[in-house]
Amino acid sequence: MSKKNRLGLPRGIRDISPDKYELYLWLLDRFRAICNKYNYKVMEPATLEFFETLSLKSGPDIANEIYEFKDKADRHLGLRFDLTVGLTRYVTSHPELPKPIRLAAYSVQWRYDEPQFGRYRSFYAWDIEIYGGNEIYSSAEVILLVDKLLKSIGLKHYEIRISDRRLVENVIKYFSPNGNVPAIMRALDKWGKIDKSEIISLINRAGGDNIDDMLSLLFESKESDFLSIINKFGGKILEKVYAILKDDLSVDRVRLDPSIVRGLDYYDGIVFEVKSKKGVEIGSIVGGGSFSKLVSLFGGDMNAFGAAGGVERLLLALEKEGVKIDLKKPPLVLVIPLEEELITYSIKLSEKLRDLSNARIESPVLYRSLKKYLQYANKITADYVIFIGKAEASTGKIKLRDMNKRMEYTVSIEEAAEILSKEKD
RNA sequence: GCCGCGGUAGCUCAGCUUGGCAGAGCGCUCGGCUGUGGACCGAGAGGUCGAGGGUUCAAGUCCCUCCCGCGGCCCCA
Repeated sequence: MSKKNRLGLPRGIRDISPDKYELYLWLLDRFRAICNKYNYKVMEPATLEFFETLSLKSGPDIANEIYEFKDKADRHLGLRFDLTVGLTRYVTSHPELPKPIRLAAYSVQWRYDEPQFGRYRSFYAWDIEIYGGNEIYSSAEVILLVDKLLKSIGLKHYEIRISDRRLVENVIKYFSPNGNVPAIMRALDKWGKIDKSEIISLINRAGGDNIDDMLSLLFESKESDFLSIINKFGGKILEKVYAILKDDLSVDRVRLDPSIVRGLDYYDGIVFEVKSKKGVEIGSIVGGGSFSKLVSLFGGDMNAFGAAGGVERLLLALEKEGVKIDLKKPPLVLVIPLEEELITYSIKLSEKLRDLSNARIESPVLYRSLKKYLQYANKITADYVIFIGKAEASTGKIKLRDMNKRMEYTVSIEEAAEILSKEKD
């Protein structure tokens, strides 16, 4: 602590402290459990790709939004900005894989954005994909799985909103045959986020016509009317997916919402988003959809449907809802030698206790006063300490102190192990 | 890439308006006598005031550039 040693980090990049990382691992455990149940294989796609591969998703403009650079051999590379591209490259370069292919990933990715609330330049995401299924059933399964995941981590206030880009596109073309479809879509995507009048002026600028009629059809119809209207615009697939989720699988969180178009690029069919109703300001916590076109850009020919979500945002949403995350850990024990010569004996004894119980045990790596050791025990919130003095070493018994109850027991190692194996309350 | 607000001890911050000796609380280390802890009491260590440049007799304080943080836009997780 004597010398100043202040090393910075690049913008938007940070350490994840042990406390925080425990939450990431807890979420990973939940995610893996669900993946196992539905037999999605978890893998780690490549972190670094050729820029050309990454730009297949969104065009060369993606360069502004990602980490992209030349390596020493002048190769144009980029850090992955999502997990889907890597998984899709993996699948299309392994045509021998039996279909349908269910894959998942949980890892870090990078984006060259300005950092702001809930957003960093490197962040964790989870991702699941089905390749080679039928769009209707794949989307129903993926959305079901998303619902299960959110339920299993204790999230309560969320809505799954689904739509179909083809349907929305047809509606736009019907009302505005000469309009700029992507621009109008982007405007529709803002429904509920900005004023209706601003949306209208955005659509106006994109050459849209009959704007009021279009908006009221998309956003102000009753659900029953809406279902009959969408058939006219090619909404059969959406209707079917909705029915499976709602009626057959009882996913009651699902809603039809044509403002969900997932902005731009590679989605081309059913799309969906999950929003936390208690944390609108962190945007959507899960997004996904059908992306067969991306697969074909990679040289494959099959439907693909997936979902992905930001780990940080999901944890923020849980925090916002006040969900208590139970990290259930066995008791923490600190073994304290009362004489310097007893350190080795203490280490040996710690090892024995680790074999006999499931407790977390810290053995000594230095000698210091008993007072210091007890203060340290408080700081690491040890549940128990074990004193090893001359008397204990000679009898083979140990003195176990319950730090909360301030009680001490002189017991055999086996008896101590039994006490320590009880769940912490 | 653009806009706003910040950056002073390990942490949270005061000092900046109006230039004049570097501060507080918490934390840390040591001690309150040697096999019993948290709140107590005493002492101490710890700072190129984010970095570089400029103005000035003199800059933490005023000016410029850059970096980093927190937010907003764009885009998105």
